[in-house]
Amino acid sequence: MMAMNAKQPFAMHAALQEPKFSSLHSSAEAMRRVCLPAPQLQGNIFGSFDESLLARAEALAAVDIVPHAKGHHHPFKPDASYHAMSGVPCAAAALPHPAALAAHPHPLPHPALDGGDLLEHLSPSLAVGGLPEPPALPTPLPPHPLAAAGPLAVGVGPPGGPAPPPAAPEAESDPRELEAFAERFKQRRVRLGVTQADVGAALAALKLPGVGSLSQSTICRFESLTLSHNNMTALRPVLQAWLEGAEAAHRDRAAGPELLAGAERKRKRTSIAAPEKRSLEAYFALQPRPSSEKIAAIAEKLDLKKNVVRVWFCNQRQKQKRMKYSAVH
DNA sequence: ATGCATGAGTA
DNA sequence: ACTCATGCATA
Repeated sequence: MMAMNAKQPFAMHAALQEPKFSSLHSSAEAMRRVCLPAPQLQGNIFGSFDESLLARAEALAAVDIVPHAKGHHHPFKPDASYHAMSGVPCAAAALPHPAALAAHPHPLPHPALDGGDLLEHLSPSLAVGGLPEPPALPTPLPPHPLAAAGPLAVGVGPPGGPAPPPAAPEAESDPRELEAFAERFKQRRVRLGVTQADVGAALAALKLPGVGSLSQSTICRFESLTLSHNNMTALRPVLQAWLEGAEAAHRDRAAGPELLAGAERKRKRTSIAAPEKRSLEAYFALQPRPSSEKIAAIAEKLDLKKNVVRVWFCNQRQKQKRMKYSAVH
């Protein structure tokens, strides 16, 4: 009885993430990447913190490195993270994750700009002299000859009177279009009185090939455009299909109540304290992709687990690629 | 709505 | 070890 939980996200839409997309988005993604070569530029994306954080980073580094500076002995909380089962995901569940969507080659080992000053001191044994990072590659990004076909064959056209608003069979990867759809989607979803969580669960009922259920988080992020352009593009047809079906069912008064999920609280979320977080942001502004050694150094200085720091950097990088803040406009 | 995390697929 | 899509837990 405790072998399995109630929630079984059988979402094996690996088919949905076929490499056919990769060619499509690779061009857009590539452009984006090329536009964000220097950490300094990236810092601007966040707009309001580069200066203060840089200052903070220097100050912090100075403090950490030269602890005998002033009489600053504050009761730092040694451990900013509370974890119940770190590293222990789900012993029983193998989690059939769908994640796939073939990535694309994106060479771009960032220039030799490096927060050396800070980290050189943190790890004097390996930061000085030879930077582990290669200088720079001539990012070979020729125009992609591959043509992008329709992302999904979502055959959910209204039987009889097909009149989809966006009716754009041709690849409309226009951020504008997605933005518009996302807003319309939310508007109509609310009008139907359906929650984000409901939508996510209802997707499974659509029984579209390779499409399982999604979480409230993902639906929310779709509506708020806080997903990668690629992800948005892949999800649009699916959500559009649900929307049309839901509205039809609403008219016919023949909706099928097949929701409700069990609840099981367990995992505890790590929480990085504000001071530590500010330091991480400062480091990130200088070097978004620190080496493993540097991550370890930072982790030690901030008294955080290395893995927590590593994941934090990964997540920051992902944020940069979100539609909302993407430079592609 | 968002922070921290997992896991498949890649390089 | 990274990227990317996605999710649980939480503010």
